[in-house]
Amino acid sequence: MPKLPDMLTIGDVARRSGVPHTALRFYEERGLIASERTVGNQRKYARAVLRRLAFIRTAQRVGLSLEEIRDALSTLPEGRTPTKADWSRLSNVWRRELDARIDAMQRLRDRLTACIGCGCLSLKSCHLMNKDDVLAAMGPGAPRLRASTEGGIV
Amino acid sequence: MPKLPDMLTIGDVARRSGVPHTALRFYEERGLIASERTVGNQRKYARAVLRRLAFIRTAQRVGLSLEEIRDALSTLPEGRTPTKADWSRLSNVWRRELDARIDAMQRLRDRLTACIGCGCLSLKSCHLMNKDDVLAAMGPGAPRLRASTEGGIV
DNA sequence: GTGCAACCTCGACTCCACTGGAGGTCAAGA
DNA sequence: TCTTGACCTCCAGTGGAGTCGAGGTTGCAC
Repeated sequence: MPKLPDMLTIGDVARRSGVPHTALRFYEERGLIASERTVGNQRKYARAVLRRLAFIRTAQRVGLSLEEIRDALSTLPEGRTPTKADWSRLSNVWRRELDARIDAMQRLRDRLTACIGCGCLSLKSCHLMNKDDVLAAMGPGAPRLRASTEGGIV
Repeated sequence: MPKLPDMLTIGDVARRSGVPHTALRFYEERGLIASERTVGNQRKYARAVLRRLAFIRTAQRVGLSLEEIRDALSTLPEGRTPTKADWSRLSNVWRRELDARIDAMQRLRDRLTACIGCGCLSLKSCHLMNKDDVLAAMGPGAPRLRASTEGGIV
């Protein structure tokens, strides 16, 4: 069984994508990528996996968890690698997510700046301490999980 | 032994600061806060701990790890609770940190936006894939640790 | 046919910031 | 004095995103 020219070994994929082979197996286990196997049980990847990995890493940088990314990818019919249209749709979602995070950070920064002069840091009065800040996403504990269930400092 | 009016129990501190008592013990173990003990070995906190906690939680929201926060606090002579001047100095550092993160996010968003039309996501050419982005702080793995040692996608 | 790198699985370990439970003690009010 | 709730220590567990090592196979070049 000759090696198909467009199939990559896990080592190839790791080298080309910069994603460690351990992570590649981990992603497969988590259902983010897929592979075929040789008769000898070794993984063979279609080249499209590189694009998929780029997609995954970019989404991570936007702040999405692997689970969210997997969900996003699974909205593509039959686990397709994203086409231009899919990418456009998903990246619009990400952009909104990023926008929200940027907003939250800017609010925090502005409050911080406003507080530099006062040195207050009082729990009652300083509005840096208010809990309405979406930036709980970067707060204590498991960041992404808590974001929705907790409001930061109370 | 009468309860000193300005000493707080762990329950008081938890209620007033919104920080769970489990976290308070954890912070103490990590050297971020301190307490005295009663004859019966129960913790007694000076009121200043509330300010210190506010400081800690705010720093967390800026994205600092507990270790970084502890280091920042330890630059204060003899573990003082921050004065206005200290707070001003430290919060300026945080603001720069925040500014950098906001910048990185904005760059990422702009790249994302630029890519929406192209659908490329090619490892070689798409500059969303370039590794010079400080936002690795929000990337894979243990976010804060990796930020300095890794460059994101390679 | 041998040598060796690259691959396989499985389970255990990492880090960070905590949380929870078990089993026991302390403090304060009735 | 009793009861109750707040507190104590110690240890184990959580979750996300992996990493590492042991022990065993595959594949390819010479």
